[in-house]
Amino acid sequence: MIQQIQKDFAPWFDKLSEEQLAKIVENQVSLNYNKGEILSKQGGFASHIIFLSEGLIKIYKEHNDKNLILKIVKPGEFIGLSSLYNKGIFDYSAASIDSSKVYSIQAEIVKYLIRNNSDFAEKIIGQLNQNTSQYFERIMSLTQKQLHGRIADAILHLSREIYESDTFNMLLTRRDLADFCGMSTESAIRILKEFHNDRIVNIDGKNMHVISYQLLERLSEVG
Amino acid sequence: MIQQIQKDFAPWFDKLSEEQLAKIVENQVSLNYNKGEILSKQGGFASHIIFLSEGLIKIYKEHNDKNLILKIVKPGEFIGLSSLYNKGIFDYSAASIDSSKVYSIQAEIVKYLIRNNSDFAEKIIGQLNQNTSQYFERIMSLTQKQLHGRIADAILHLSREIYESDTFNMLLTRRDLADFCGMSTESAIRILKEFHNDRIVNIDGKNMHVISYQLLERLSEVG
DNA sequence: GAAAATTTATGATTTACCTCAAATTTAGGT
DNA sequence: ACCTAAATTTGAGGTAAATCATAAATTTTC
Repeated sequence: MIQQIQKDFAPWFDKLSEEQLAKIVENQVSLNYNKGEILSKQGGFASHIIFLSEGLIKIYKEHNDKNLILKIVKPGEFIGLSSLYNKGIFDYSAASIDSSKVYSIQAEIVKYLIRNNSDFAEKIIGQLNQNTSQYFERIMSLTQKQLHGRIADAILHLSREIYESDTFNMLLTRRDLADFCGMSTESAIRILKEFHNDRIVNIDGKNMHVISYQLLERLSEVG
Repeated sequence: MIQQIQKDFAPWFDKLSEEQLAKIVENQVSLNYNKGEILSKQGGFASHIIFLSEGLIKIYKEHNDKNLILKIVKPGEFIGLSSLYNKGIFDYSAASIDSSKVYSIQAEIVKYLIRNNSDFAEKIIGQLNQNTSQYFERIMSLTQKQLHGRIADAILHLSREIYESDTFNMLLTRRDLADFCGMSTESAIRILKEFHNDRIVNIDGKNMHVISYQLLERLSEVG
């Protein structure tokens, strides 16, 4: 068990002391979530930080029925860091889009580590800033590009950042994809079909195969 | 001079040692920018962190001629923090929208402070997370609301967060406002006029007076 | 394993917003 | 103070994308 934790967290704690490791082990619980289950609700207390060990999580905001998926989190990343030293409230919801395994760590422990392990603090800042860069990309995609460009961006993101393969089972429903691209479900479906017909990607249900990254990038570029 | 720096930075360095203060003073330059001047360009090396002492700065992204203003920075905030431990490249441009006074500090010094002053590290994480919350709000406004809601959000933000008054000279051009709301200049103008006619705000050129926060909030809510 | 619910799909209609165009006002430079 | 450039304003027309409606396919539930 301790070995598993050590392994999962390895990239985050180069210089973790015995004492610090013990603190983590003692103040953490391991949880499993099924597809569709909610890990945290927008507005809830952010007393814990979640570390995703296996699976896939969507981070989303709710607004008048409609959802917007802010980020798709893959294993090795923390969820809820942005609540640290902030309002102590989650400003987004998180739900599992695949069966997932997580460690839930008390926020106080993460703060303790930040204070007592500058290496960890630097890495946390690094992840926060990487997320911010990603959010900037998303803002540009969502606000400056039209439907084709947005879907192209989403497929590129899924292929390169999330699944790291040109062929993947995307798990996201059409509705999720639409929520990720800030468009109606019908539009998402229509454009996926167009991309399929134009031989840019090959789509069979949720299975997706990227045929031409070049065309996707072109679409992303022109918006 | 040192006293001015100490005063400007006071909220960031509760527990700043003599040595640390000296390091800042030695590795900083004070700069003045006129309205319209560019402080940093998207894609440039992020070797410095900027601290805004006086004035107002817009942070924006360029994409196919059009700009999107990500954030308006007011005195007391850092610019460029999101490049730390990241790519070392600014992923946005910054320009002065009023005559501004800034300190430009070497990024290495800021990193040194993060490593050696956990109090400072925590405050930096706090600011980064506050920014992130703000970006989430912006993403929701820009992607889920229509023009009226977005302009309402912008006015509320300017009034409450930036100028902290119901009456202010907004400095932003109509085009800036449109770039902040992700819409065409014409649309921004039309909606400002509507708000004026409907006695929600009183607008005379760049002078703005909020008449009804309630109506603005209603517009923000319904989108 | 049938029923219910959700997801996917496609076509027709509506609309919010952009683009274009042209006039007027304001700001900047010498 | 004048000239030029930039910003603001208003109207008309076009269109990208949402919404609505309805059906088929898939998944979930008991």
